[in-house]
Amino acid sequence: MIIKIDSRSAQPIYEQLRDQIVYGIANARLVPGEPLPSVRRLAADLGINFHTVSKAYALLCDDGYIAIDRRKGAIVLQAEGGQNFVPKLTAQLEFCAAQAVCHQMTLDEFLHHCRACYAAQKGEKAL
Amino acid sequence: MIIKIDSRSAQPIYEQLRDQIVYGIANARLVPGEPLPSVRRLAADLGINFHTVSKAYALLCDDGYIAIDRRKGAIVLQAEGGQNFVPKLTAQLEFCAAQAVCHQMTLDEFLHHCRACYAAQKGEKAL
Amino acid sequence: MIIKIDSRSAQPIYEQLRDQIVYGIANARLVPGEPLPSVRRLAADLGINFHTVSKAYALLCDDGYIAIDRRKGAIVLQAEGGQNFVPKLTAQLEFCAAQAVCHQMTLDEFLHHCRACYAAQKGEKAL
Amino acid sequence: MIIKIDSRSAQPIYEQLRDQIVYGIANARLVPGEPLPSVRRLAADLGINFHTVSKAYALLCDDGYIAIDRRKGAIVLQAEGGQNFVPKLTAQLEFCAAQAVCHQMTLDEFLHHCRACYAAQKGEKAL
DNA sequence: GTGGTCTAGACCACA
DNA sequence: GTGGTCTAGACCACG
Repeated sequence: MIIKIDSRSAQPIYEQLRDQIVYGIANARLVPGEPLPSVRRLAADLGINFHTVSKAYALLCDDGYIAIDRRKGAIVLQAEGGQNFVPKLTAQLEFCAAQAVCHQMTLDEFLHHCRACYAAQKGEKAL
Repeated sequence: MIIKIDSRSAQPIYEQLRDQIVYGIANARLVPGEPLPSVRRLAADLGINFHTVSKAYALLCDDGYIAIDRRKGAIVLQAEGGQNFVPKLTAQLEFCAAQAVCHQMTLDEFLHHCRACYAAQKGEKAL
Repeated sequence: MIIKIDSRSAQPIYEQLRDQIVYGIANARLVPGEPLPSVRRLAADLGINFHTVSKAYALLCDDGYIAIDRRKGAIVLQAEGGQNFVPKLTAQLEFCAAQAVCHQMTLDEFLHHCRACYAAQKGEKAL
Repeated sequence: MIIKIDSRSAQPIYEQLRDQIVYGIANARLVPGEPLPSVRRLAADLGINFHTVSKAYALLCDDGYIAIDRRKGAIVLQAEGGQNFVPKLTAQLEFCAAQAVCHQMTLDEFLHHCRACYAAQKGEKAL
């Protein structure tokens, strides 16, 4: 799986990394049980500091996307609907919805975008 | 309209402010044409520095939510579907969708959440 | 002659006023000898403070575009190539040129724009 | 590259800074890929506050002249003909042209000045 | 060491 | 009285 980092982005590199790994899991380029590269290996590949990779892995670990094993390194998990997943997602969606409402987007238009985004991630055709 | 700032949050104060004003516009507690408090006034009310408020207003201005009027101060605008609004929104929704997919959420479940969030912002009942 | 003021612009109102009067003289909607409205009259028409109009007139007077007579009010002059007109114009053109060069604009392209802008002001067809 | 700030000018320092950097890029004293001094370094060199430099850099970043790179600091970009570059330039040129017309300058004279300014920036001989 | 955030306070331009 | 500019200094996030 290819990861692209934009060091000019306003978004911190560790967040970019986390996001891309989440995207990778979503569209099955990364599957549960699969090992992730070691912190130092990935850092070297991307030309970034290994602390940065470490921070990204820690975030993913906190949210249940991966497990970090001292011996086996990081492996992808089957994410469970963890304790605070739905509230977190809802907060993000509410802000999206608020922006949509401000821009006069109707419910149907909004749902259309939501559906398209879901399909894009799932890698399937929108129904 | 009541604005709450959490100075202990990791999210910058000026972003919290911007978000809350966007929420306020979405659910019509702030209506187009309405003037916002002056930067110094709002800063005093919130117990923060006026530069911080000014930065929030600048962000809102850039995104077309408000206008800084030389004579009337900041006023709420009817946000137009500005040049890069849809791409921005899509990026946010895609990350939401990716997280949902990772957590085995089906399209219907995801859309259910989206619908609920839209209704919550619009201040109407979900259909 | 119709003057439009945008109080939401970042540009001060008195500069907008001055600019529009210069445009008016350039394309002959205002001709030498013609009287301008009184400061208070124009301020009332535009719904702005008369100090603002006064400042705009002062700028125009400094640059030789108008004369302010205590009795007759402001009248349009035939602008002479005053002492510091060319240097002022050159400074502005140099900054334009610098931006053009930065954006890879060739000399021909730049001159094409210059010619078009001149023609637009003169109200004639570009040669 | 030498930068001179006139703290007594009516023009804000951050704009003076921005302008001089644009001039520097135009005449190749600053080349794409080249790193700019850090905000604090340049501020110290110029004897001004680093916030002021930061604002200048932010403006340049918005207009595509430089990029703020998380790892390398600010670096000069090859400015692309961004979305609103031509309209911005045209507005400036139109005001120049209007002033020229007011002062009886002919099209040929005007273009002569434009050509000279372009050549001065490009650092080449006028044709 | 870099830029970003926040605070505090002074001064000015604008209207 | 409004926002904009500039300064000064502290603290933090990032890499």
